[in-house]
Amino acid sequence: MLCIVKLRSMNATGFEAEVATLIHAVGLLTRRVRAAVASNDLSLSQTMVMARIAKEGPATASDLAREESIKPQSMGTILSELEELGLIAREPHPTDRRQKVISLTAKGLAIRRTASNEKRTWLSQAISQLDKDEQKTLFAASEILKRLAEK
Amino acid sequence: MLCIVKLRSMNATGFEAEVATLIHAVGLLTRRVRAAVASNDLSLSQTMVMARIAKEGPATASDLAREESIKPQSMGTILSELEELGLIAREPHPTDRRQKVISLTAKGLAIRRTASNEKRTWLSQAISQLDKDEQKTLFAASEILKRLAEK
DNA sequence: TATTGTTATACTCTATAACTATA
DNA sequence: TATAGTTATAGAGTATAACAATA
Repeated sequence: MLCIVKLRSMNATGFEAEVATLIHAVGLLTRRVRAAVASNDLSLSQTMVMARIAKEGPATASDLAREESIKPQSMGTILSELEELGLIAREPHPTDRRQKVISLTAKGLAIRRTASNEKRTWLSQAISQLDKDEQKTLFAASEILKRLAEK
Repeated sequence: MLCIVKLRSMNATGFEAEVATLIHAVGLLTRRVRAAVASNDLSLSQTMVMARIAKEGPATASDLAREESIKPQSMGTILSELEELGLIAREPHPTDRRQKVISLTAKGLAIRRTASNEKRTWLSQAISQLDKDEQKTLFAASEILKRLAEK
């Protein structure tokens, strides 16, 4: 009985260590990506929002905030910056005058293409140099990480 | 020939999309973890440093900065906060009087135990509810992510 | 001269609170 | 009253620059 308890405890500890390692790895990569993106003209948060709109089309600020897991006020700040840079447009919603529809401007689309080329120089390149198996693991993990973040 | 070019281009695009998804997932999880940790008394950066010292023992500020991929000045700020909270001690290096050795105080060790209990309530629990295969994928990805962050 | 650490300053990211306009 | 958005303020996270002490 004592043995079983001991084993359980060791497993739990190992598990916690794995979780801690995951948090650490995710934190480090975020720092790294943030620093890499900063060399462009846009911050990571701004880049993430631009990518979202480019990928899935126009949306309201509330929708974007929900999808990015930040508060609407925080999203508002990001959008104001992007608008000031001329990269997005806030247009009136067709039926609900409270809402505004966020879309990329022509300039925004152009910047997007440049930005994704920039990223290609670092993370994409680093990943492309990994084993195919490692790439597969990484992309499978993406989906799991996203699900965890939404819990 | 045209077909080959087209296929290549599609593959490249698919790859870039996977990379973008990974960045997004990592960013979201970092936000989520930061928010979860904030409900304790320590920030994520502070928690990460505490975990590092608890796990691998005392180190100098420069070493810690290097391992955490931030500038020594930024680490200095974090350490000052932790010192003010009474969680770490900066002691003189035995041979090099420029350096200081950072270690956890008794209070720091106690907090660490509490903090890791807190984390268990969210991320660890969420992960423990995943399939064994998914857990395996996740922990395998940790190691790859860490390697990428160091590139 | 190079390295370790500190202090000062600034920008990014996000949150809370208080407000306006519309539904 | 509830929802979408804005504005103001604050705290966390990190960087750069300038400096002091020691090697």
